[in-house]
Amino acid sequence: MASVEGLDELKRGAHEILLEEELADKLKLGRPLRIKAGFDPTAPDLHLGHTVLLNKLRQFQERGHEAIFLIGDFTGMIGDPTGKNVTRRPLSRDEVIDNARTYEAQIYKILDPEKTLVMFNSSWMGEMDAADLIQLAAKHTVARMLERDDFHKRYSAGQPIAIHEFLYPLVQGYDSVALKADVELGGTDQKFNLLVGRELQKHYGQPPQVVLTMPILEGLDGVQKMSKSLDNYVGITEPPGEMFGKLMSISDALMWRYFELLSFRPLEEVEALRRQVDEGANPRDIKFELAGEVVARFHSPRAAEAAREEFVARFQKGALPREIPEVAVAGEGGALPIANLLKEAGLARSTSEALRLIAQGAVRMEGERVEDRALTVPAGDVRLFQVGKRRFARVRVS
RNA sequence: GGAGGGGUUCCCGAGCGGUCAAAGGGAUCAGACUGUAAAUCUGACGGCUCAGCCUUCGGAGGUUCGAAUCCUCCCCCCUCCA
Repeated sequence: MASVEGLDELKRGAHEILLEEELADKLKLGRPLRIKAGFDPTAPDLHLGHTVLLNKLRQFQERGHEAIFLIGDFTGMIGDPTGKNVTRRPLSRDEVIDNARTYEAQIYKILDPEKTLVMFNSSWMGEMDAADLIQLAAKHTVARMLERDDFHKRYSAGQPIAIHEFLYPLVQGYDSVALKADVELGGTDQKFNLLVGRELQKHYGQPPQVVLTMPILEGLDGVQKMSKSLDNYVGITEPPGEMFGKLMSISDALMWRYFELLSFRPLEEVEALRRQVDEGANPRDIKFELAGEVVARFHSPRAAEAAREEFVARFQKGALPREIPEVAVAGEGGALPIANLLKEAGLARSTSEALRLIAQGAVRMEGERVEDRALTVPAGDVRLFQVGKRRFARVRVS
């Protein structure tokens, strides 16, 4: 098995491969394999967590295989079962296309457009009539469905499961049939659905797909999964400085996780970096490498270099950021109390918060800590303000 | 259709007539420490014309000197029975 070239890199970071022997065999077929990965049609704003799967797709592409980027616009109506028994409004044609474009604008930072097929499962599911759907539903049993962990839990806890929720795994599985997928990638939470794909393929006389699950990437906090709602994410369209800074703020332990799942460096190289740290190198410097690589991928090597220089200047040498936004604030014709100024300039959410920040010593004007909450700034003045470590603005009172 | 449980500040979750802008935890923000690490410690955490005032506890009324807490009606969520 180890004789199959590149298998080790393909296994990198993977949570589980079912079945590894089958993957090895398929790789030996000598033809490009069809690698499927499904995506939600509604969330085209990608962050690094989403790229874990894309990176794996890319690895397959690099070995000559074909990536199928499947947009689940039909399954989107069902919504992957979460216990909320609602059916979602189907997205309009235009919305789907819009979202697909947004996806494409982002995923080709990672994937090779030449070897990527973007598809929509509505294109075959939309053709099905009720009879077809019944045929499909006949291919699986309730008992098998209830094996799915969350169904099982809900069922035994006496919580409701709506019938349509059973359709989600079936449809997703049928997608594999329609696409003749050789391999399907998904998050660990997708395991059940991916396995249904295998079953259905067998029913339809196809060789079953190999299932490869990738772990869910931890967010910047290192504990919870990376997600926008938890605000522990790095968006792939964020500006270079933002991206760089966020990556530098992760813990040393998490850094290795990110290297494994986000870096394109070969495993041996990552191992070498790890040895350097073991031998006394400052982990911060290694983290620079990670942050630089990621910024370069989504922006450019030049942007990465600039972000790094800026970071060093600001946080190691205490310089001001290179670009400080200028904000004009209406002074009502007279002197403006500082709390109002901070609120109006967007440096604080409310005057109450501004006053709190002053009390906590977080506010600096022209480099000097502001102690007096009653301080006013006369109309016509321009002053440099800093709130906390990161918020800066040059504020003009008009 | 019937029975029961529940809706509290960003989230979870206490409170059950005054001492409640509302315990505790999480998230967040700030300060200290530092590698802007992480961890830790300290503090803050509705709004405002800020030592005072105003608006919050699903919604609308009511009782009371006083209500998140009691009453009435309504809305929403959940479970069980049919």
